[in-house]
This record gives sequence, C-alpha cells and structure tokens, in this order.
Amino acid sequence: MNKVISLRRRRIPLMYKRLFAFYGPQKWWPAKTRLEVIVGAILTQNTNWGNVERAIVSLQRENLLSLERLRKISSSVLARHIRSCGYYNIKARRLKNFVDFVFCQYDGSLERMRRQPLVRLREHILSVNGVGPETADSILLYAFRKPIFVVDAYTQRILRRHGIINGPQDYHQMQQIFMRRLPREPQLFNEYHALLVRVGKDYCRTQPRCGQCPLKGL
DNA sequence: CACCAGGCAAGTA
DNA sequence: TACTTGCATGGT
Repeated sequence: MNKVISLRRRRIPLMYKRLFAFYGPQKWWPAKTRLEVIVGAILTQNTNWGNVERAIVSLQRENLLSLERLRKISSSVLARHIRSCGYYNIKARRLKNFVDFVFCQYDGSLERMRRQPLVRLREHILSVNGVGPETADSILLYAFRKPIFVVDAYTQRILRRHGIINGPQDYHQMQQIFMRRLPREPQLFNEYHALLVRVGKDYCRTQPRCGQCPLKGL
C-alpha cells in the first residue's frame, strides 16, 4: 500500500526524468523578448505554432513588436498582420487589450509588472479579456520567470491517457498535480511543460501513436 | 475531403 | 452551474 502511494507520488517526477533523458533541453519559450513571449502566448491559442511564427515574423518585419507601436496601431490593421494564425479579429483585440492594460496599470512597463508578487499578478493578468488560465500562466512562467506550472491540451491528454486523471479536469487541479510534487523552480516548470508539448506532438495527438513513446509503461 | 492545432468568452437552459 | 457555439488559418 505504501509502495503504491509512493509510486503514484513519484510518477510525476519520474515522467520528467524520462522525458528529459529522451529529448534533452527544449529551450523554451522560442522568443527573444518578454513582449514576444506575450504576443506568442495570445496568438497560439488553439492554433498551430507554425502559423504563429509567420505572424511574429511579419510583426518583426514591420517593426510592430513594441508596446508603443502595438498601442497606436488599430485592431483592424493589426489583424491583417496576424492573419496566418487564425481568429485574427479576436486575437488583434486581445493583443490590444493586453497592451492597453500594461499602459493603464503598469505605466507601459513590463519590468514593473514583473516585480509584482506571483498571486496578485496572476489575478491581475487574468482580468484582461482574452487572457485565460493557460495564457496567463504561460506569460507568468515564460515571460516573467515566475514559478507557475502551465497546463495545456497536451498536458491534460497525457495525464488522462496515463490514468493519472479520468474525465475532463479542472485546470487548477491539474496544475496542482504538478506543483504539489515538484520543487517550485521556474526552470523546472519551464522545461517540463515544454517536454510535455514535445512528447504530445510526437506521440499523444488526438489519434494516439504510442509506438516508441518514452513514457510507455509509466 | 475531413480533421486538427501550445484557448477563451459569450450565450443558453 | 454546466454545456454549446463562434472565432479562422494552414498543415496533414
């Protein structure tokens, strides 16, 4: 009995060991600046990352990746630059919402945002229309290096296929499964989530192809 | 052709 | 509270 409990408790850290041994470091988030992380986090909502990359490149080419430029540009013009990632009207509005928020609440300073304590900053970011739990946590972890675990569709699918959860689950509960079992280190949360996405893409799509999956048997 | 991708908000009962 | 629907492009 104790052995079973111990195994279940250790499964999350063991999963990380296997993934890291198999894939090595993922070097996330694939972006150069805090703002680029934030923009990518909003643009990738329910969208293939490849489509997001094109939009980011387009924004870079037009020199639009600054808070000031994004504030001045209209939603409709912005929408044209992010067409490739889909939902472009909604996402243009969401980007504007976040940028306006940074100016209104933090004087246009991401540095000032970063200095806020985690829990308060999370609540504050979540109040922006268009930013839900995953987007908020991606921003907190990858742009601000705060110790918060990001849960996404792959994470949920992997937990379910491994019998760690059964039905659809509450975001916060899945997040706690990881955070209760791991030391609160941003670098660890960063690498772990990136690895889950990687193994998800390779082996845990909606049509599972578990053949050589490094998590087989866990 | 159908199906999916690193979600979220708004509407309905 | 618990479903359902709209949003939309590009790859497989």
